[in-house]
Amino acid sequence: MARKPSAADAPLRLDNQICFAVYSAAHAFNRVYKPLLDGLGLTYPQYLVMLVLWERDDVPVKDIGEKLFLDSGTLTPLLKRLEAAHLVKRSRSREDERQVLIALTPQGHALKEKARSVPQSILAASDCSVSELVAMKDGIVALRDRLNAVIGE
Amino acid sequence: MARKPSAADAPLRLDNQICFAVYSAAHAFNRVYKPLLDGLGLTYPQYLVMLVLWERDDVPVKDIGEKLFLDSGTLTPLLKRLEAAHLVKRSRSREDERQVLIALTPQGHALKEKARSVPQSILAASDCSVSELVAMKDGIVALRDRLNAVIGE
DNA sequence: TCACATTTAATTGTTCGCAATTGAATGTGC
DNA sequence: GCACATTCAATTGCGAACAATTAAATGTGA
Repeated sequence: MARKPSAADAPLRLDNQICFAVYSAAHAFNRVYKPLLDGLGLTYPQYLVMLVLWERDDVPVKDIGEKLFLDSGTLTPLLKRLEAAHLVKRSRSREDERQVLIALTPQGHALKEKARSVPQSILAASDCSVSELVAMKDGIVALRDRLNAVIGE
Repeated sequence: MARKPSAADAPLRLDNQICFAVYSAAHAFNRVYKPLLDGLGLTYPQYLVMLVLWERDDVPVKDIGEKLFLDSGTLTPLLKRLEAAHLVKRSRSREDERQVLIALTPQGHALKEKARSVPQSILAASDCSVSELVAMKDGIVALRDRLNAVIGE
């Protein structure tokens, strides 16, 4: 029993699952990023937060969370570590005392220049044309947004 | 300064990064899976381990790790939790005492039947044709394998 | 104005994920 | 046969990720 591969089992086969493809690809990206980001003193989630801040500074925690799909339980300790590394400053908003505004320090701004080489290293590791990557990215983003729509009922 | 979007900044823009697409899609999948897997009493990584074992039983930890791209630091505690839930049994191999063999319990085998409805729920949430998903999955797997090849020098 | 709901971060506890180390078992070269 | 390297799992420590709760600030309706 359960010796010969059954057609009924096909949906449960690991190799047939797109979610495992995505899950394992995310880990593979992380492993490629690690040596690059070690040079910046950042982890990958911290790098994502810095990407957000390099686009726009002095934003509440919630805005960062909405862009990265992360909540305060993840971001609060992460931001405290970035503050301990002197890359950001956390301060209560004066208009709304509930909000904590995240601003880059001069070191945080400066790190952007060191980070410019990262994307092209990733592109090289992907060993893939830009147009292929863009097409794949657009497909994945569309899928992600449909999944997130389901979660929001 | 840094007010108007600069072309030089495009590679650092969050929305341009395929890795963030993959990262955020993985989280979105996790959130869709959660309510489904709660009914099975599994987390998503535990579900992946069960998928491996439903395909082939009585395998060393290392084999599971190779299929899922996870190491013993992740798998050992996870497998202990599955054992505490009476879904697997851990035992030292008699031929090679270094190996720990993982076997399904009757409950572990039985859970497979309850899991059969999961993939179609995910498919429904994806709101996408099977052929599109397969094409996307193949593209992501190929990318993942190229990334993993870079890591292995 | 005052009770009440909402918003926002922070906190707590559990589970992953991985690097680095440890220790035991096995394989090898001489 | 014996020193040595390799393999494998377990352990430790740190950083996510998230659910659930707490607490403070703000908004709203009667």
